[in-house]
Amino acid sequence: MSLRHAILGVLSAEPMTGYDLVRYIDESVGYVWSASQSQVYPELRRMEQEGLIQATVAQRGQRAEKRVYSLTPAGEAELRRWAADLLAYSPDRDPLYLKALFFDMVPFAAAREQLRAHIAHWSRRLEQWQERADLIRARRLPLLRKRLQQRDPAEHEAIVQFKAWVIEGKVARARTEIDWAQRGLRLIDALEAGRLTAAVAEDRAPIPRATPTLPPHQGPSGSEA
Amino acid sequence: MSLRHAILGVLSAEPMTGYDLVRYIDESVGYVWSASQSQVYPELRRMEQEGLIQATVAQRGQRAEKRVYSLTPAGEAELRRWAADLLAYSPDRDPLYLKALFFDMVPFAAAREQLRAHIAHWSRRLEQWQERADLIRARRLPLLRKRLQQRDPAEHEAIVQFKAWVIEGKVARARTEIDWAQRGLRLIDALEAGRLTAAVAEDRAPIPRATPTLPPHQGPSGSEA
DNA sequence: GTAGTCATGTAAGAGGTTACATGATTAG
DNA sequence: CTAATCATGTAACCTCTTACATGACTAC
Repeated sequence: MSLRHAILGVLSAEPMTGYDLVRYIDESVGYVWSASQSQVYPELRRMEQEGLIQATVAQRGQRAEKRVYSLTPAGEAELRRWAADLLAYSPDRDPLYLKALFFDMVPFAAAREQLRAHIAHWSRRLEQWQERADLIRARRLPLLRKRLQQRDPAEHEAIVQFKAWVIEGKVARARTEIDWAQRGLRLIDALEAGRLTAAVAEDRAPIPRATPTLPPHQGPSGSEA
Repeated sequence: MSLRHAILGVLSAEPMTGYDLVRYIDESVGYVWSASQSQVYPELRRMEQEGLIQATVAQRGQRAEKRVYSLTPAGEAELRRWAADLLAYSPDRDPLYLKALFFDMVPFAAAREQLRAHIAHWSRRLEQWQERADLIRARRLPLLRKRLQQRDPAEHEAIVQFKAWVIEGKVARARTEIDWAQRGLRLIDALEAGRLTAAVAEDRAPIPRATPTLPPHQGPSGSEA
């Protein structure tokens, strides 16, 4: 049940409507926990009923209303409790790695295409996250500023450092994924050239612990580091 | 819908019962895609109805029966089709990273405990995966051997190399997670000692792109690399 | 006989996705 | 007046988890 804690986390910076919440989740916490609009509204109602948040109904224009949610003391307590609670790990499930296990059953071209898409995907994330980490350290994000305003200045450094460290963890993850995909491309090159069939057959006896030496990646597969 | 492809993947090595399948998923594909027993049986029935697999009812003992499932040609085609199909990426969702975003709200001790658990968790995985990668390269796994037996020897190298590469990708992931957690522990040490409050405040102007230099981790937090 | 393993299921519920649905407000 | 944005929801469906349930077989 992390959705509600993502919501509590955003609302702990500043009260806002469900609509704003969805947008902020998308562009702040969403880097780490995303949620769809159709999930958020019902969850807000449940949380309100349970006393974790409260809504102030505000007018907008002549006829319409909107509900601005803020944390109750119970909500803040729940956020702290959850953050300090030891996490139970759930089973690994990675569709791309599963797919890659069976790359021997597909044409080289298909495997290459998939890996280039993987590199593209994680490169985009890498840039977004890197930029975001910089913005956090520079304290340039509106929501972060709001958060700092209502916290003791003595805590500011910890707040900024923890958040930057988390996002930089995601940056590292992105680099690992890109690395892996590039090693995959080199492996495909080697297999296609028939270089491995002979090479590895020779020194089968001493089990290589790491990836066997592969020539640098080049040629039609592109996407070098 | 990756569960059925994980199942197809295992059955493509060797026909087996649902019971065996659950065990093999747990210890082979499960390193990358896990599935619970209560998921597998109904899915097998559905796949049988759709003609992807077929069951041979075999006796066991006097009264009991068991259903041994094997791939149909349609099942193998589906496995190949899926493996070659470009993957759509789903949103990021990582409960620990979400939690870590709010470590400024918990006692240092609680954050440390969580990070040590993280290191322990991924260290275990690291060892398991490393060992598994070695076994794959040495071709010592029973199921892998069965798989190789029914494939053209010219394909053997590709089969082994792809699988080893995938697992080594997981090894790299584990290292990244451990690294990140260790940087977190050092960050906590620094925050606790009050070293960062002063240090970072001084050079706020030039935005540091990477993690600021931190002293090597030591003291009560343990768990050094 | 009895404990552990082999073997196959069902049911309730949590959490998430996609699609549908509606209407007011505001900027041009 | 019209398009984009603000704002709030519902419904069907899929996947996975947890727990319950049953019973035969095998080794001791």
